[in-house]
Amino acid sequence: MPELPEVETTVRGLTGVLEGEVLARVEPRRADLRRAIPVDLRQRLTGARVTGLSRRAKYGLIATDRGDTMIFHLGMSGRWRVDPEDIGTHDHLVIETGSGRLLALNDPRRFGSIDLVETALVERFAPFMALGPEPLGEGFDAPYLAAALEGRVSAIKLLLLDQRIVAGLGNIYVCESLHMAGIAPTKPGGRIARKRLDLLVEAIKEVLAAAIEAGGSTLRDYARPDGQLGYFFKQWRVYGREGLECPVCAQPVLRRVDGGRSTFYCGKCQG
DNA sequence: CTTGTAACCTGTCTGC
DNA sequence: TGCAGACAGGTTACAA
Repeated sequence: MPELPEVETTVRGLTGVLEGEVLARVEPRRADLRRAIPVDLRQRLTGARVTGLSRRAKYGLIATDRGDTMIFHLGMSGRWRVDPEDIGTHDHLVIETGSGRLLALNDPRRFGSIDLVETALVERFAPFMALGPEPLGEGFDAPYLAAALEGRVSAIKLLLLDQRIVAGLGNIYVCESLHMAGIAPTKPGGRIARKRLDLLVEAIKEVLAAAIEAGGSTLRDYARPDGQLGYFFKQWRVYGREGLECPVCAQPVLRRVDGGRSTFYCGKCQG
């Protein structure tokens, strides 16, 4: 489930386990995920103390007192298991803290990544260089978005998934935001009226904030030792709800495919 | 520069 | 029960 709110939830959860702790054991279980895991990861992190955790877009950052920061991305299927009873096939990185807590980065599809960069150079970490502003930050507002979309003819749905325009949205929250703002997913980005852009920016911030808020209650399940997810509260208005009633107008939610990915929307509210 | 498509992987669910 | 096909929260390489 890793879009911005899920990564934020994950980072907050990991903070409780890792902050201030020594990394007593750092054990990569394979050489690569999406890309190679740094060969010196174990050597550089073992014995280091975690000084802080943070998030940038969909990346989680774990900084240490040795001047290194580990940066992870959960891809499509990644999650951290906390105090797992045993280590399985898809646990690609295992960490044990000085207090004896156990963490396992589990990612069946291996679309995620693990990098290690000098903390002082984090801003120059290649994948960060092209990222747009944080959607919850002050740099993301209607004037910015208007400028970023100017002249673009692609569907707004696809443009919002472009991390260079705004960093952290994924398929779920793009669908949800467009529904809340009443914008058709196929609308060319550059042809959205300024008033609608105001609504869109507001919707994005609102949806993400609400999801993070709910993430607090999700964390227990998300990071449960037994790895079971279960009991997911789906507060989605349209995502994954094809054929069900639009919560606003009761028309059936529609699904279409854009860029190879499902788009859920209401034909009436987002006409 | 923009745009569109395929590819990377494994697991799960549906329908025959 | 088996099996094929569709689909899944993301990113990136490449062609046009």
